[in-house]
Order: sequence, then structure tokens, then C-alpha cells
Amino acid sequence: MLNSKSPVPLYHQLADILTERIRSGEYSPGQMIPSEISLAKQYGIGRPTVRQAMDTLVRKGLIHRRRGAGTFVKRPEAKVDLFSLAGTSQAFLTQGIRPGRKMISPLCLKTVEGDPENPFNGHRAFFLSRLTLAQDRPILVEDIFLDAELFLGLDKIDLRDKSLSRVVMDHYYLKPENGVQTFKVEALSGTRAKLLGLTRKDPVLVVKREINFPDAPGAVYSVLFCRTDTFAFSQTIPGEVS
Amino acid sequence: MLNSKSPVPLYHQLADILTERIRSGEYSPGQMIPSEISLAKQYGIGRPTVRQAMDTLVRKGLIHRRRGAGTFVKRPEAKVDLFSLAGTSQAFLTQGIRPGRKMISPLCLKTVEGDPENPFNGHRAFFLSRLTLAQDRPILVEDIFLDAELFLGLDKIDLRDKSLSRVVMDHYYLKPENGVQTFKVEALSGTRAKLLGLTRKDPVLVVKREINFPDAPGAVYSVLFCRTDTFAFSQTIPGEVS
DNA sequence: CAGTGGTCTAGACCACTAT
DNA sequence: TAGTGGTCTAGACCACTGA
Repeated sequence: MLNSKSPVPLYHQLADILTERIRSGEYSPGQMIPSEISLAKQYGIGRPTVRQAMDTLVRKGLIHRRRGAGTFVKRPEAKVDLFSLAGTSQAFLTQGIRPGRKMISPLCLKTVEGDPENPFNGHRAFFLSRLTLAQDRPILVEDIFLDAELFLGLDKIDLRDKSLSRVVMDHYYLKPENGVQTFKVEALSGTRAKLLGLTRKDPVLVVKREINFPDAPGAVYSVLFCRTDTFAFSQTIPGEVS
Repeated sequence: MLNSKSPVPLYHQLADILTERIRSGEYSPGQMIPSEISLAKQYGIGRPTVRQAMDTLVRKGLIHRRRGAGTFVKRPEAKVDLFSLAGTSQAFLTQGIRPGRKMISPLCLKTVEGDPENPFNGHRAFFLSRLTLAQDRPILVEDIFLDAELFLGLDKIDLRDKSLSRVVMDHYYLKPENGVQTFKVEALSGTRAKLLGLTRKDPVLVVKREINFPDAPGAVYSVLFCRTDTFAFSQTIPGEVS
């Protein structure tokens, strides 16, 4: 089941296996999952390695541990965690909602100008803009800027039906280190208002997000324009893991 | 230096020591901190224990590791992380901004009614409302609800000049496990508009936050009404730790 | 090359839970 | 009491960095 020759660490492989079993329902909410010792024996690995795998699931909020009792699958949260670093489509998929997507501006290289808040201001960057719908209603416009040098060749990749964060991970082997986002309430411009089915001057939630990668701070910058009247945007904030 | 008889785990003690050295500037940004092996020898503990301590610092964003090179103190982030679980005053303090506070409704027991989104709806709960100012400008009104049974005796505690999250930690030994918050853009009621120096119907950012404690989900619920025109609200999102 | 962090093992003792 | 998670040790091998 586990491949110790793989470059993927054992604890990561095990974490993936357990995650899949939870997502598929094999381990259902409230149920106890096999103990650390039994998993260690079953897979022929050490208990610390099992713990390391479970640590990641605890941080993701999939399980919780009760000393003396066991480890249990958490009941899934009721809301859409939109503001995580994993990417917007991932946020919807974890809820069983399939978001609709409409490209507004296809990926292109462009020079960013007149936007001092944009870390790419004055430089060339990849740019795309897209609309997200839920249950056929427009809820979100995303402008995304990506570092032109770091993501060299991005315009050669077919992005249709692919998660942008997956492309970044699989093609460039880049995993977000952390991010900073700021929240504002702003009035919409005319063109964006039309896309979201609103009138100009309707206020929306504007989220500006900067994502940092190892040795490449701010390599992705995105601006989200969110309708909040038909859909509640939410996020889960992890606590500290013991 | 470390006390192995203490009920506080060794890795936690070491994490506190290292955190303090970073906060005090003894280890300054960019500087390499002692290697895991040297710390293990110095404190007479195992290397995995040192790693466990450093893991927490990585998750807090205080340090980052570079394989083959060492572990380094990160440069502090530039913005105010308002939407963390640590509490609002903590968010300002880490930036050197001393927020002004004005109590609107002092702590009292009240029965929550007519608010289906409030987890305390139909029950009695502690309630308080306060205004936060930055640089003498109103920026934030907070309504806070706390579980009446869990925080029994809270009304006997002098809350002036104390962080609410500190009181919860120090008096009730409760550490937030995680939280869920939802974001909306809403128009203000007349009374709150006045407090924030706005006119009625001015849209503000409304954040509803539910904080979960071990064995006490949703024991704290708060609603934040935020002006976003004079002050940008931001947060840092941690990535996954390897 | 020596030193670093990344991973992993095979144990150990403890506090706690359920029965 | 048996089984669980929480902590900790003493080692090991590897990939990687920097001199």
C-alpha cells in the first residue's frame, strides 16, 4: 500500500490515503478511525510516522483526537471555505458544490499600470479574469496576476477544466507558503457590475490576496469581487495543534 | 532551563523560550537560530523534541527552515492580522498600534431572541458590545456573546484593561480549537451607524465569527461591523507545514 | 566536505478513557 | 484493566547547502 521508495514521504502517502477514506465516506463522521498503533502495524511503519500523518489531518480539520478514547472523524463544516490558500474551486468542491466558470479575460501577458496596491505594478505579469457561478448565479469575479518569470510557459498550458492551483503545484512544483489578504467594501465599476448582475455603485466585498511561495514572495496576486447577498462567504481558521 | 517535571511539555517550554528570544530581538530577522542538534545538546533533550517545538514556530510564521542551510527568523509581516482567533486587541498590539476601546454595552446576561444565525438564539448568554478606535477614528463595533454556563462567574471578573481572550485563557483554561467566520456586506442600523460615524445605509463589512473550544463548540460568537474606508482589514493565512 | 534540515524507526513511560 | 493518544529518547539514513 505504501511505497517507501517513492519520493513522496510515507507520512504524506498515509495522510492522502486517510483523507481519501474520509472524503469517500469509508470513515464516516463521528466514527473512530483505527488507532495509531494498529495503523502502524498494518502499514509496517513506525507510530511517529502515523502521528505525523494524522497531524496534517488535524490541521486540516478532518479529524480530532481524544486522549484515551481514540481519533474520530469530524463532522464536516456547513459552509464554503472560500478564503483558503488552496484555491477557490477547491473550496467549493469540498462542499459538493460544482462551481460554474466563465473566462472573462483569457490568460495573457500584460504590463500592470496605475495600481499601486498590486505588487506587479509597473511590471509584466500573467493576467486572467474569470467569473464564478454557484447554482447558476454569479457570485464572484476574480482577477489573477502571476509572476511572469516564475511561471514561464504558463501560456502554453491548457488551463481549461483545470484548477489553477493544481497547475501551479503539478507543473511548477510550487506550494504556497502563506498568504496575506485584505478586506474592503467597495463600489463596483460598471463592467464588473454587469458581470455580477448588479447595478453600478452596489457595494461588494473586495478581497486582495497575495500568495507567498518559498523564495518567491508575492508571486501570485488576486483580487476577488464577491456578491454577499445570495451567498455567504466563509472560512475556517485553524487553532494551534497542541 | 527546561523543567521536565513541569506539566507543560518540554517542546512547549522550548517553543516559549525561542518565541521570547525572537520577540525580544535576541534572534533578529534573517538571522539563523541555533541548529536543531545544538539546541538538543544544549538543553539535554532529543532532536525530535526540538523539532516539535520549532514546528509550532513555523506554524506561527515566526521562522522558516531551509534544508541544508539552517533555520531563520522571518521578517515580520507588515499588516494588521485582524481576523485571527487570538482576539482583536492582540491583532493591533502585534503591529504597535494601541487601539482605543469604548464600552457600548457592559457585560450582562441576556436572552438572545430573533437572531436565527446566532447559536445562542433562544438561550441566555453573556453579552457585551464595544467600539474599537485606531488613531482616534472609529473603525469597528464588536458584539460578543459567550456561553453562560461555560463562563460562569465571568460577570464577577474585572474586564477593564484586559484582553478578553486572555481572561478566557487564564481564568477558564480554554484555548480556541478553531473557528468559522462568514463575511457579508450589509447596511448599518441607525444606532451603529452613529457609533461608526457613518450615515444609515452606508455599507460595512460584517463578520460573524463562531469560536469552538474543545468539547464546547460555538461557545463564543461575535459579530464585527467594520469600516473599511479608513482602515484596511487584513489577515495572514498559514500554509501547510511540510 | 561538514553541517543542516527531512524523514523514519523501535522502543519507552505517562495520563486518560471506556468497560 | 486494556487500549488510547501525548510525550520523549537515541539513534539512523538521506538530500541538500555552503565553504
